[in-house]
Amino acid sequence: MVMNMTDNEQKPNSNTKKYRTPDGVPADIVMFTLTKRERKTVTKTLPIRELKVMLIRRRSWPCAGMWALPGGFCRESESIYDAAKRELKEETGVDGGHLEYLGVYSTPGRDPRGWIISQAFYALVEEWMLEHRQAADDAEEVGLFTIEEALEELELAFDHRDIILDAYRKIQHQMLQTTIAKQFLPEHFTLSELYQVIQTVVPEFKEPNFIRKITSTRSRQGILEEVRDENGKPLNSNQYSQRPAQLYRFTDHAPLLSIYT
Amino acid sequence: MVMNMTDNEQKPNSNTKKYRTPDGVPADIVMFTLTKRERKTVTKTLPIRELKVMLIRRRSWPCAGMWALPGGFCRESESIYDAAKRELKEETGVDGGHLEYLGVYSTPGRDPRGWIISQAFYALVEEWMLEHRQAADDAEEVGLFTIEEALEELELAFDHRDIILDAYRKIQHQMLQTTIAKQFLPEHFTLSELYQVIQTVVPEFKEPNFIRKITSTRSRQGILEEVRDENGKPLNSNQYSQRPAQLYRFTDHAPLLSIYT
DNA sequence: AGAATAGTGTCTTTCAGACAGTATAAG
DNA sequence: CTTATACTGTCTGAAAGACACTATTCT
Repeated sequence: MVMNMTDNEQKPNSNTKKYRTPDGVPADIVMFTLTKRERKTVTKTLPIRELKVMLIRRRSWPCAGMWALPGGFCRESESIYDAAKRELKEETGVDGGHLEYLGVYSTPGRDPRGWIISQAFYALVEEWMLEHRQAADDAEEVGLFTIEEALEELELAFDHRDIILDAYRKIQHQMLQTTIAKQFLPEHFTLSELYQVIQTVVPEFKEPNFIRKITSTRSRQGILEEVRDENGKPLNSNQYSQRPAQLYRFTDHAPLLSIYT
Repeated sequence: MVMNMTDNEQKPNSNTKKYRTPDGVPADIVMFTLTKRERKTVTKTLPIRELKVMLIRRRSWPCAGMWALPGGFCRESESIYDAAKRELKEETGVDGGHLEYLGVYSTPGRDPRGWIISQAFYALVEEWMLEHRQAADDAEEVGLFTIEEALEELELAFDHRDIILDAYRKIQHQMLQTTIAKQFLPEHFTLSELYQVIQTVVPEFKEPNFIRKITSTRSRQGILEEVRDENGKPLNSNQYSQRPAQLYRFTDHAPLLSIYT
């Protein structure tokens, strides 16, 4: 590589080693999934949903025995995002899933192995994608935890608690302001399902007239649309209820909100 | 440093150099400022405001002669955020200013000097803070450009065009959804000033009944409050208008928006 | 008086929020 | 017939949006 070190602003150091360089830049991924568990009741009902995080128990130094985020070091030939995508695929065996950048974690001393600058991502995957991992990789213990368990009961490696907390806040924010809810729903869904998904991720979200508001206010038009068959007849589902409910899908429109209007 | 490389997930490399490590992790800063220019009219009026970006013309390889974001390499003893803060202070000579993380830029080959992973920030500073830089540093040419100039007319170094574009989008988003407008305003301001600041950053923002909405709708209560003197009498300003206008200040409350409610 | 900016009155349409009532289907 | 979920009717008060009108000050 040609080097010319007269620039007084940015001094790289790959050959001269005049300056210390980082020992590695891993991509760590907070992998969220929404589990679905049948409720054993007499009548049809929505399943119980829970937001969970996948963690891996470390087997070696440092932080041996503690739970950590899956991750891997970035290579020179790829971008950080590509590294995260590769890692996500390695963990799930699948290409799918929503992957988004979260932030950088670089506090000095955060990793005893050296100067390690973590780039954090979060992913939304489906539950079955994680079963692959649990089966395939016998080398490591894999666990699915609720956020509360992960944040309060587990011993977490490095600063991974901070990362998980930041990811949790971000996903809550995004759940209310973007249409990522679609990542947790089938193509067609009922409004009760949507409401449940939102509430699972953001328990504070309460909206007594949810169905009414979605269906009848003009400013919400365009986020969702009714699903109809070829003849234009509305499509229903009674999978989770006695009375069939109208099915909806997301459009690709998401409104831009403002605190001033 | 003790090293134990049995972990098959994360392999650092500071001593063994078995793996290639990055050649440097700089913090690059998109420094925005809102310039104020008096309009030469007969009557009192609001000044002309413009959103500008500070850039530095590079003097040496690589990208010599091109305009680039100010930035500097992170040291092992500091976090990325601290590096950005240090850089901001070096550029302005002042500790103040709003500094926020933007994202990571790591496309392979983005910097001909090697494997350089940029961490981008954006800062909101006041115009006078930049004058310091222009005077003090005779070594480098400093320029203030509008976003349009920066994005369309200038030859920009590395992938700094992408970074500036991302920063611009983010600041527009933040202007509508948070109260960063306060970074561009004095402690006390009139609603016309606020409206002008928002429109300067987000030209699409149009709100004919702006004053009415801010002052009379309950959901906006709490973002702003009227400024009053010790006796509880409303404080006015006629700095920019014939008729005195009520002064406001931001509270520290910012509402959380949702596309569903 | 005229100009320029700050704000108010008023009217219509839409939305929010509450809560009772009806609709559809399963057991 | 009961129960459980999915809606709809209806009413009140708040907010949006438009536009004419008044208010305060400077020249």
